[in-house]
Amino acid sequence: MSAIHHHHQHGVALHDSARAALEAAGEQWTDMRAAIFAVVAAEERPVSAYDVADKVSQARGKRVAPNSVYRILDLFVANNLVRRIESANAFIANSHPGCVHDCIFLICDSCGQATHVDDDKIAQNVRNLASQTGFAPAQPVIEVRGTCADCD
Amino acid sequence: MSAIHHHHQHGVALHDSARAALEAAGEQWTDMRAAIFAVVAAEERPVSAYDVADKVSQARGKRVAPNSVYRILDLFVANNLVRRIESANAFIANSHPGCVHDCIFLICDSCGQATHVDDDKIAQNVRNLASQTGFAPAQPVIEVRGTCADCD
DNA sequence: CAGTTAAGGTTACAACATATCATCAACGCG
DNA sequence: CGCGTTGATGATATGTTGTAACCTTAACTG
Repeated sequence: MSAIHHHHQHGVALHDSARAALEAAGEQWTDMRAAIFAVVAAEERPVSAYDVADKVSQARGKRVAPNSVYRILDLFVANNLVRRIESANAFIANSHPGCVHDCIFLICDSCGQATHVDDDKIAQNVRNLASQTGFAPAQPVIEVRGTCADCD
Repeated sequence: MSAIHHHHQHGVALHDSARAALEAAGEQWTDMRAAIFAVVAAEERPVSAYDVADKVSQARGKRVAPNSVYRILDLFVANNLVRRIESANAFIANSHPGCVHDCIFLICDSCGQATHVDDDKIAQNVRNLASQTGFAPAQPVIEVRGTCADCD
């Protein structure tokens, strides 16, 4: 069982469901948070916290420190609105917040684009493998570096 | 098919096979490289390049710059003597250089210990999943964050 | 010996991440 | 109302991770 989720549902819809998910968790959807989410969601590539800081600074016409960006990105990650790409030290919007998976990302070393796929069977196998050794899995990190179809 | 490799084969043996693997690739096994490999191999946990720099500096009684350490670690990674743990920005010795796998690491968030397991079937599934979408996988990154049996 | 190459040294800097303390607005409540 | 509390953000500093550019040295080769 393998489901591929192509990104780029419409920006507005994504924004709304992100907001709903955050509020459902008892958190506020502030202007600052909306601005940061908008920047991350506008990109198909993982963006670094510093890139976000720069873009949000521009958008708001005043400097936003990396500090503040990290705080909010961490909140987003904790609530599954945004995923961290470990192998890139960067962040990408979750195209379907509210729906929790162990995500698998395909990251193109040439153009930087990240594709989000899910395969619950693989993820479960990874968790099981860990459990077999007495290890309690909290968060599998499954990322594939390589070359995307466009860059071939 | 699932094989678990416990670490801590004897230091000397590991050192020898690492040296053999590097020389087989046409690279030199210098004092500096031996020193760096020794530091990494002495640890059961992933070590940061800066930690390595500090320890090698001590061991040699003179400062070794991170720069030099990165150069050599990169060489080791390229030749499979050492693996990079992406989710920890750190490095760990490969307990069986020469034998190439897509590695799976279980990293304890409590004590930092990393256990290296391999499951070629899972790794192959991940590669296949990527290929199905037209993505050419170069290097799967499969790491599981969680809690080890000792820290439970 | 001159020319070339590979290894490592030195310095500087860029990119990523966190710590600490201050400010401010919103809210609850005596 | 005024006061204390809480949550969000700002400001500043610092810590950690990673690279770039250029130089020196040793070894090998013609």
